[in-house]
Amino acid sequence: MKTQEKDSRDIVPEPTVKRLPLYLHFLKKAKENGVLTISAPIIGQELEQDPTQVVKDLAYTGVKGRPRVGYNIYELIKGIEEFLGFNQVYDAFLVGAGNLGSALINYPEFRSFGFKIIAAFDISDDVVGTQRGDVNVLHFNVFKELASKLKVRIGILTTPAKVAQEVAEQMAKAGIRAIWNFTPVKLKLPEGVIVQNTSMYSNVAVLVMKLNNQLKKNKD
Amino acid sequence: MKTQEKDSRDIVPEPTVKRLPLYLHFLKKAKENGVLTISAPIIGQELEQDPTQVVKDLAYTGVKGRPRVGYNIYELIKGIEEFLGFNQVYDAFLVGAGNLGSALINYPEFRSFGFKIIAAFDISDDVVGTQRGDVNVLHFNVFKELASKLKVRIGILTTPAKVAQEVAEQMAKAGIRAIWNFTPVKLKLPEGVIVQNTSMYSNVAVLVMKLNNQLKKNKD
DNA sequence: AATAAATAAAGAAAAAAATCTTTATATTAA
DNA sequence: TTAATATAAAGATTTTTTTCTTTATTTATT
Ligand SMILES: NC(=O)c1ccc[n+]([C@@H]2O[C@H](COP(=O)([O-])OP(=O)(O)OC[C@H]3O[C@@H](n4cnc5c(N)ncnc54)[C@H](O)[C@@H]3O)[C@@H](O)[C@H]2O)c1
Ligand SMILES: NC(=O)c1ccc[n+]([C@@H]2O[C@H](COP(=O)([O-])OP(=O)(O)OC[C@H]3O[C@@H](n4cnc5c(N)ncnc54)[C@H](O)[C@@H]3O)[C@@H](O)[C@H]2O)c1
Repeated sequence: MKTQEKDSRDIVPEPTVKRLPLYLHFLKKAKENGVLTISAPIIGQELEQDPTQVVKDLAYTGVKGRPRVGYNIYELIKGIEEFLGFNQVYDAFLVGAGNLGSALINYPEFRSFGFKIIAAFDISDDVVGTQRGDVNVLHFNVFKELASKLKVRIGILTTPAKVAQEVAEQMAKAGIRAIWNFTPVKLKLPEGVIVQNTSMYSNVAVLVMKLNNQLKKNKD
Repeated sequence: MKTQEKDSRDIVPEPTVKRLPLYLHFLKKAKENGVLTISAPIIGQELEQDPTQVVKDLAYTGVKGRPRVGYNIYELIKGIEEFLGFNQVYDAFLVGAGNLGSALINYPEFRSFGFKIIAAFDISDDVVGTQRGDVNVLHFNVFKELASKLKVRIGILTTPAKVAQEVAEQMAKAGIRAIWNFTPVKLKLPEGVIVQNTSMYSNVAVLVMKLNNQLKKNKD
């Protein structure tokens, strides 16, 4: 990978950004159970993370904890949410309202994580014009018009792999600045368009490999 | 994280295991287009990876390339598949045939990645007894019996978060050795049960944070 | 046949991340 | 009030991962 350019605002380690939502989910659950303060060692124990790692991660949010007591759980939740930008909610468009796309549309929790799917797009007559919950499936040929009118910046890509590159380019042209890509295609887009890949294959590979290793180990 | 125990067979870096399926997908596409040999620099260019990283990753599979020529694409695909264990196909059970579960059941590509969903389980009368493609949705109370009879080792968990821990424990008791967990819950299971989390929240966090940083940057 | 060029392979260095250690501080309990 | 203790915070060390450098090999070219 090329050496990525650094920015004073961009010095948060990606592993930290990935762990923070896990803490957040756990903290919300704990809060529901009436917990008022919580310490890093407890969080670490529950989530199988090194306690100093937890402290370091939480330090990025600017929230202060107190020795012997821990963090105020309310402050901590608020702090993580603000740090990750989950307090504002971006509008998002989804393209490819098939199996996976429909599952994502019907998942309201994303709202707590910074965005909300407000419309879906497809080209198949079977799905254009239908609804998923309260989200309409529109024809992709109105994507550009609507995206610029509504200033939508986040796009979710769940089309078949074959058309992914082409569709992604259209999305970028329509003003989409960040694409959450569920297809296995490595998208090539103009500089400045953020692509976040969720590769299930990679996860599968780790799982299958670990299972193979374990079964092999148990044999001898 | 605790210092993980090392095993002579387990020294493949996880980043490598995660990259190999990406190479694999790209190579299969290239093969379809008639490519016979391919070099690491080309793969690296296409997938935005450092070429020496590609060479190192591919070296783990044992496949040999030739200077000035590259790798035989057929050997390479076969080598990666064998290395990752994708040539054999595990049977898998899915629990929670809701939005996400249904999408996964209907995704035949997993077969090329080492496993096949042969049945789904749920507790809701709305879905028990229905079909997803050629996969039946059965009641979860027959999970244990079927899992041990068919010696199923892989379970996919797509239930609501609230019941995830409980369901996962049942799965482990039924002989499941590896759980692919899509819920945001950190599962606590007996030693030896492999858990692979696919946390969409983590991906969302990275995306939203990058977008925020970029929009902020462009403002000044 | 000799030479040049591309690239795999191996090793070294650098960067990033995780873990360990120390210190300071706030709280509880004696 | 004092001492003990838990823990946040900061710093150092280690480990892991990536990137850079060198070497050797193979093929194409002259
Ligand atoms: N289903 C899964 O569990 C799963 C898992 C991992 C990855 N994926 C990936 O996600 C993507 C979608 O998978 P799926 O199973 O939902 O497929 P799907 O076929 O069910 O859905 C794809 C949808 O995209 C639409 N589409 C096709 N061409 C289009 C275009 N040019 N513009 C707009 N829409 C278009 C189709 O009409 C269809 O509705 C695939 O790339 C797949 O590799 C899916
Ligand atoms: N839908 C998404 O896009 C999405 C995205 C990220 C994460 N997730 C996670 O995946 C999980 C499933 O999400 P979903 O949207 O498919 O939910 P869903 O409600 O559509 O599906 C859950 C299914 O599990 C079944 N179920 C409930 N209790 C059960 C039990 N004890 N045993 C067996 N089955 C049981 C329900 O009947 C239902 O069919 C959730 O944990 C969610 O957080 C979903």
